[in-house]
Amino acid sequence: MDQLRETLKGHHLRTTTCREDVLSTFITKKNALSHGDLEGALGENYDRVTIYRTLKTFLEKGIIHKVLDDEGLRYALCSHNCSEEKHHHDHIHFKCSECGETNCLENLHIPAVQLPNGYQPENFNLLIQGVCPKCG
Amino acid sequence: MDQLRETLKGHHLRTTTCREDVLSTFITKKNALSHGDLEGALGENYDRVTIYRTLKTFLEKGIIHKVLDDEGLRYALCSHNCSEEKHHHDHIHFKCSECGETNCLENLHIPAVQLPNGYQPENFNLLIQGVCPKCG
DNA sequence: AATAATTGTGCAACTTTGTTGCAAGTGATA
DNA sequence: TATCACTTGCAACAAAGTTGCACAATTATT
Ligand SMILES: [Mn+2]
Ligand SMILES: [Mn+2]
Ligand SMILES: [Zn+2]
Ligand SMILES: [Zn+2]
Repeated sequence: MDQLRETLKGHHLRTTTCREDVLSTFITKKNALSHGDLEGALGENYDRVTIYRTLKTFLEKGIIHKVLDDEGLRYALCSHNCSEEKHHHDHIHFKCSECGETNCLENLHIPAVQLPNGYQPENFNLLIQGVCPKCG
Repeated sequence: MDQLRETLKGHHLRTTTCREDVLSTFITKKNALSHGDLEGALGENYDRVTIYRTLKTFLEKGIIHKVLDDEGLRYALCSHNCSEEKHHHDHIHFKCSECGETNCLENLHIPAVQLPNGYQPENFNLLIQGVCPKCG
């Protein structure tokens, strides 16, 4: 895939097979992935530590974003072009209690909230848990 | 405190000093606490494992609820009377990037969201990060 | 009040998850 | 192809969470 190299280059990252494989895994499985998921998928090829560092790098560069969860952090691709400077998201995440998958609902964004005086909001994370269409 | 015993009894739990102390810690510090926070506050009196088990018990009984976070789960008191059966929350959580505190905004509830067909929502978690009034 | 049944605690041992330093390997550039 | 900065694997470590079991504390029963 040359698309992968493009993405990495676009974020000023060297092309390495680990980064290509991690990125590719995010693209093919389209749901949010934990470090453990990636270790399961690629752990025979790469060291655990390298996967941790790849995730950290991707986070910093705006290739992926964190997805909150009540039983362990996950990560998902940033669909719009995030960067090191601007790393903004306001879409909803849905976690299915049946299949366990967590997905970005990219085109559903978090409704505005009127906070009390003095609160300066910067970041919003909404996780909805329930049953997804596949499992319903 | 007899209030503590009342609460425990009300949830069909035996009164022990660990449970009283954990509950009391949640009441006095009014923000969301991690296991580590409690270990810091009470760790000389009780074993780490006991604190884990106390949190698990409190969760199951509806005394506390989970608070999502991007760097580790926290817990906070259920203000309205949750129980083993009905354990419902729809209020917003705010995490301050300055002081690090996470608090329940009990009277701000999460706005309704119109999900696409097929999604059956059951639980909502909204974490807003930013600067709190104290630190602003 | 004494005893029995039940539940909670501490300890030890273990697993899982995440971090750090460093030497060797690799990719971009000239 | 030579150079240099960056990336990787490995080892060692630290932090977080789990499990089994003997003993302690609490509650129920007599
Ligand atoms: Mn997302
Ligand atoms: Mn809360
Ligand atoms: Zn599902
Ligand atoms: Zn603050």
